[in-house]
Order: sequence, then C-alpha cells, then structure tokens
Amino acid sequence: MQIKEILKQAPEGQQVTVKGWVKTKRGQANIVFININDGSALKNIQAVVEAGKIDEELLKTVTTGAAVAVTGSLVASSGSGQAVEVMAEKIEVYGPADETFPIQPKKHSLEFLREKAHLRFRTNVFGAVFRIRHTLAYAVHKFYHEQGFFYLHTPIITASDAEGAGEMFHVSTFEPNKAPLTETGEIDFTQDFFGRETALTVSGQLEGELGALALSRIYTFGPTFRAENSNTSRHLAEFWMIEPEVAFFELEDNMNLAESFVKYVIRYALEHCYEDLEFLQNRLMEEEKQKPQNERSELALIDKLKFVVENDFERLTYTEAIDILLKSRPAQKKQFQYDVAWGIDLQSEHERYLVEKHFKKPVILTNYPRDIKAFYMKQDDDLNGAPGPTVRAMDVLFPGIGEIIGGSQREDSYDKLLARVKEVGIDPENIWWYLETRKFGSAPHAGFGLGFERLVLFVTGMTNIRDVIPFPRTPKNAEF
RNA sequence: UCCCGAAUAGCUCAGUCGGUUAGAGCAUCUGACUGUUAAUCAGAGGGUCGCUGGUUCGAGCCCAGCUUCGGGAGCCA
Repeated sequence: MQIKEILKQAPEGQQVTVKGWVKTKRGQANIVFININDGSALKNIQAVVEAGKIDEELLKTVTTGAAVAVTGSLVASSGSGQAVEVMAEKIEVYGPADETFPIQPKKHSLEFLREKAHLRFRTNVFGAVFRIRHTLAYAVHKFYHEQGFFYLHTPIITASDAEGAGEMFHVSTFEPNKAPLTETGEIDFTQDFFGRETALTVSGQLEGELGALALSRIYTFGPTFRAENSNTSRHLAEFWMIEPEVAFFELEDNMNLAESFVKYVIRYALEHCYEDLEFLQNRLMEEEKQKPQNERSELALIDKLKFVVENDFERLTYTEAIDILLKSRPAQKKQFQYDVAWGIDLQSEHERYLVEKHFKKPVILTNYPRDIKAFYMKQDDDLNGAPGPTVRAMDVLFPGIGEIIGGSQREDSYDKLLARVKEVGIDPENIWWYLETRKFGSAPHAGFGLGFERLVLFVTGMTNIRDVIPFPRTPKNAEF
C-alpha cells in the first residue's frame, strides 16, 4: 500500500508494511525516528523504533537514501508533527545508501540537483514538480476528451522541412563519415533509410490539420524537437507540445478554446495538487525573503493561479498593443532597448511590459503583421475586402513565462495559400498533401500550440524549464 | 550565437593589498541524551582552490585561452 493511503487510515494498531526511501533518521538513547517517503505524496510517514526492538547492526544500515520496508502497527502518534506513525517490529533494507548519497537532508541548489537528475526525484521539490506535471498531463487529456476531441498521433520523424519553426535534428542511418555521395558530391539521401532526407518533427501541426479536416476536433500531445542553439531558462531542444486543431473554428473560437483549456488544467491542478503547490509556494516565499522588496512577486503562487483561473484574459490586436507601447512610459523615456514601431516583432521587453506592467494578467495578442508570421496563417481582408497587412494569428502571453501559446486560424483558400507558399520560398511539391486539403472540401479551421513545460513552469512557480522536465535536453547536455 | 557573471571540503559559501599551515555552517563519522520533527550538545575526519599556460622571489587572488554552469538577449513553445 502506498504511504499516501496508509496516512489516511485510522490508527487502530493494525499491521502495516511501509515501503519507501529513508529521508531522515533521528537517533536517541532509547528511541529512533525514521522518516520514510515513497513519492506517492509529499508527506513522509514516521517509523518509530524502540530500544531493543530491531537489531543494532541492521538499524545502522538504515540511513538517508536507503530503500526499506518497515512492518509494524499503525498507531496514533504521541509526537505533535504527525497524526499516525508505525511502531516498527521488523525492518528490511532492500538497498542501503552510504554517506556519499548526494541527497542528504539539507538544502541543495537546483543547479546541483540538475547534475543529479537521476536522483533528484527523491527531493521534496522535484517530487512535487513531477506529481504536478503528471496531473497537468492527465488534465490535458481529460479536457480534450470531454470536449469531443480525438488524440491524434502525428509522426515524430518527418520529411517536411517546410514548417519553418526552426532548425531540425537530422534522422539518418548513415554513418557520419560514410554517407554515399551523388555525382555532384552531395549526400545521396535516396540511399538512406527513407529514401529521402528526414528529421525529427518541430511541430505536429501540418499533420494535425489533415486530421482535423475529417475528425473535426483533434489534438496532439507529443515530443517536439528544435536544434536551435538556445541557452535560456525557457527553451529545450526536446520538449512536449500540445496542439489542438479544430475544423470550422475561426480566430475567436480559437481564443476561447485556448483560454478555457489553460484555465481548466490550472483549476484541475489546484484541486488535485494543493499540498504540493502549497509546499512549492512556501519554498518560493522563503527564497523571496532574500530579495529586496521591489523584486518580490505581488501574489503568492496559489493566489496567482487562482487569479488566472478567475479572470478573463486581456484580448487585443497587435496594432492596439503597438499603440499602448508607443504611449508607454518606457517608450517615452527611451528605456526600451528595441524601438517600437508597427511591423516589428515584439521583443521580450515589450511583451513583459504589456503582461506584467500594463495589464497585469494573461494577454492574448491577435492579428499580427503578415511578414513576421508563418505562411499558413489566414490573411485578414482590409475594409474593401482586399488582402490586408495582417494575419489571424494569436499569441497567449503569460507573466514570467512570455509566449505560452502560439496559434492562428489557418489559410483555407487554396490560391492564397499557394501564393504565400511560393512567396516564402517553399517548394509546393514538398507539401502537396497539405495543399490538397484546400483543394478538396477545404473549411475554415484553427489551432494552436502550447508548450507543456512552459505551462508546468507557470503552475509550479519554478523559474528554469530544465527543472520541470525529468531529463532536460539542451545544447551540450544529453546526460541521463 | 551574443552580453554579463561564476567555478575554493560531499553541499552552501567566506577568503582582506599577491605573502607562513586555505576557513565557516550544514552533511558524514564517533560519543552523550527517555518522543524526535532537516532533533540537540561535544569531538573527529575531510582540499589537485575547474583545466592549460603566463606574470612574479612568491598566485586561491593578477593576465590569456579553454571548459562547464548561472542570469539576460536572440530564435520560439
């Protein structure tokens, strides 16, 4: 039985066996206390060993980090820190841990624990983070299932280099130095496994659209790979992305979906991970005590999450956002590093101003200039019905995280899409299958991508994305 | 990839102006203690000062390069 369940039982002296890892052991002349955790919950169970009940030599091997099974009776605790405890009658040590076990009962830095990613699950912080991560993943599936979406598995290996979402990792069975060459000296991919050049997916969207234009509502939730040399606390080379795609949805519906989706999963975490969230909140508050007053956050973690769930996201167009930025104090005082003007891609400092200073809540920005967005986004018409300068894009910006969602209504006109494909220099032959969906029964549709780790980052209050994925993949790091 | 910063005991960190034997707290080990909550008290062990080279009578400290890490930026989710 899991410790989480044992802790819920009424203490009536019944026999229980507790299996887990030793967190701490406190010894005295006649009594020893052992705290045991099995990861099922944040809480430990306390085992009490009275003098003479357990062999001295065996008890010596019960050290921090050891895996043990303690059998005894479950009784009401006579100490004050816990309701129930196990009076040990028998202890089995499955695997001892000597004093070189790195996770000793003391405060470790997150940087240190990142180097011990194989053992960091045993800490309170990472136990909490990964229980919350699981709960959020479960809530994602629950939300979409309840909304009539189908979970579609889009390919991880792809031959389309047309997504334009970033540098890709090549997939090949060639030995690096022994790839066959063509007469012109290029690598001859016709001899490779797939008979063509392939790479790991940077997005399941294009394939997702194919599914949506038949099943109506689909979502993907899978690993995504970007070979960008990004060295930030918000980027990973391998991350998990959720991409819903819905037929007959326009931009407005897409925004509604994004907002209700994010609120649903955060609410689910609040309802099911309160203890872990409270622990992470207390940890953050301890950390903030070190900071000067003006750098502390205005809301505690749980209040911040409740605020997001209970308030509408601010919705405005790119053009309106530019107006606000132009009139802002930092712009007037020339405090922005990058100048603001219609047509620029918003910089982090601009997004942060809007979200953290001006609106102080999540913001959905829409209708971006066509030139700074992807080829597949639906063109806006101007007042006369002619093609306008913007596309039906939307980005959801979160405080502290930046862009958590990027999406759009998709271009459903074959002619307009083909023209745009050619304009940005993609060979239409490479995505003939994508273009054909606009030829046969094309329909308005929309979707977005949500970076799962960025969501976990926000919900847990962690600040480095490497701490919310079990085994982070970043430039120069693929240990574990 | 760019800018800034860091690397000293198992961990967190101090180390003055370049000067004798490099320190503290925690952890570990030993002992004490009749119910502890990261127990407490006493004692002990524990160092290739990231790597390579340079300056100097003398380098943890100054200089150069490299490596790794952190913060910020870009790319984006």
